[in-house]
Amino acid sequence: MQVRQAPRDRIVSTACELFRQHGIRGIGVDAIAEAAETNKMTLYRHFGSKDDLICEALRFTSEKAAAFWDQLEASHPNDPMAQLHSWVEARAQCLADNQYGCDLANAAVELKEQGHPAHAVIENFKITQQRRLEKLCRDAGVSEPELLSDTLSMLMEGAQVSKLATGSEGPSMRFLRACEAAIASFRQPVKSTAETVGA
Amino acid sequence: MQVRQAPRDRIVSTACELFRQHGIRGIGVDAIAEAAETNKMTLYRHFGSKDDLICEALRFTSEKAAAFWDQLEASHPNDPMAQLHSWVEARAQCLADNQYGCDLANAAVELKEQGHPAHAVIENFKITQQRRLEKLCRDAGVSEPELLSDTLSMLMEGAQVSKLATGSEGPSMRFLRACEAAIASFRQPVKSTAETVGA
DNA sequence: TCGAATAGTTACCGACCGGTCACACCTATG
DNA sequence: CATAGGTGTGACCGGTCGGTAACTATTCGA
Repeated sequence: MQVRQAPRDRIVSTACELFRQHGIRGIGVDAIAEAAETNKMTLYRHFGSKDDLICEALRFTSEKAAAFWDQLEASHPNDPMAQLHSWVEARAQCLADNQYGCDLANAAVELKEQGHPAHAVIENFKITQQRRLEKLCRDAGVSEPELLSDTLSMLMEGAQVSKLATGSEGPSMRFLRACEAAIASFRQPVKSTAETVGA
Repeated sequence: MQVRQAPRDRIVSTACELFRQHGIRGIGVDAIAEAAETNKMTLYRHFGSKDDLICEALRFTSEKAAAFWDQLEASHPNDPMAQLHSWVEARAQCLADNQYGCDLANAAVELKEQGHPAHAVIENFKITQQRRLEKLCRDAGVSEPELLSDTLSMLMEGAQVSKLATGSEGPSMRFLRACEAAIASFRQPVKSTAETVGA
């Protein structure tokens, strides 16, 4: 007999799910509470407002992403280039599995009101991801780590919204190949003749 | 003395602007009508519903984009590679000017309800853009036109949402360089020794 | 066993949403 | 001058939104 999660946890994970499916503005607190098998009053006892809940849900999602990075590093210890390829594959898999894109990025698109507390959560999450990716590129010894990591970041974000806009037959179909081509074009000559190629 | 635009045109262009600023779900028909210096009744006489207006606004935006392509071709006639570079520069400029990203892509993120009439407009627009870009890549004689055009598409979409999520100091900062690097890596050896490079 | 904290229930609030009504207005054309 | 079609006005509809009040039921540790 499994112990039921606490109401607060049920609310957060349910909110994540419903925000993803319907958009943040597309679902009401009442529906979230009901889907979490609780009620609006309990929801408001744990979260002062819907905006609070939004932030908490985004934080919850971003924590799951942090775990993914630890797992990535553990899978190929001391081999950053292998980790980089593994990152690309994982993102491609995530792209294939998930039809809603990145919750954090979607929230950034949806919440236009500047000063919204969620923006800090989103920015913090995205910057963390970018920094870890850049470190990976740097450790992998590619020629222009910042440029490659930004390229991969943009390809990833672009693949997600592209899939939303034009479906899985659009540009996102070639996400993996595009990433691999980008990595290849920045790869340093391995160990022979340590001459750098200009232009 | 300039003649005032017809109410219908005022409504469409105002709706475009307000949808961009506040999001489609973030603005009401009443506010749109008022900002267009007319009223809700007139709005509903021209557009049967808010969804109709959304579609019309998106169509309006996408028509302006079509004009951009014609202008692009005229600026460098019979020089597809120059047009391609010009496309990148124009997108980079647009990225710098516009803080709201692509209206069509944002609408795709925001409108999750499948079957929404706007999805057809969005898909049609995005596919048209992708086809024109692909043709440009093909005419420019790069080695893998589909892969390059999809790469550029993803970089563009990714740059827009990336700017929304992490501001102009994020990955979008290197959008232009990333595009140029991608183009360079697919460029064919110009005219000497017409041998194709494998691998 | 008692008491305090947490959770559930119902009803309610004011605001706003998309959408419609009846009616007055204006202007252009016959 | 008359008439007709597009426009403006304000009130109104049912529904939903985020958020709260008052009260009851449950749980659980001291």
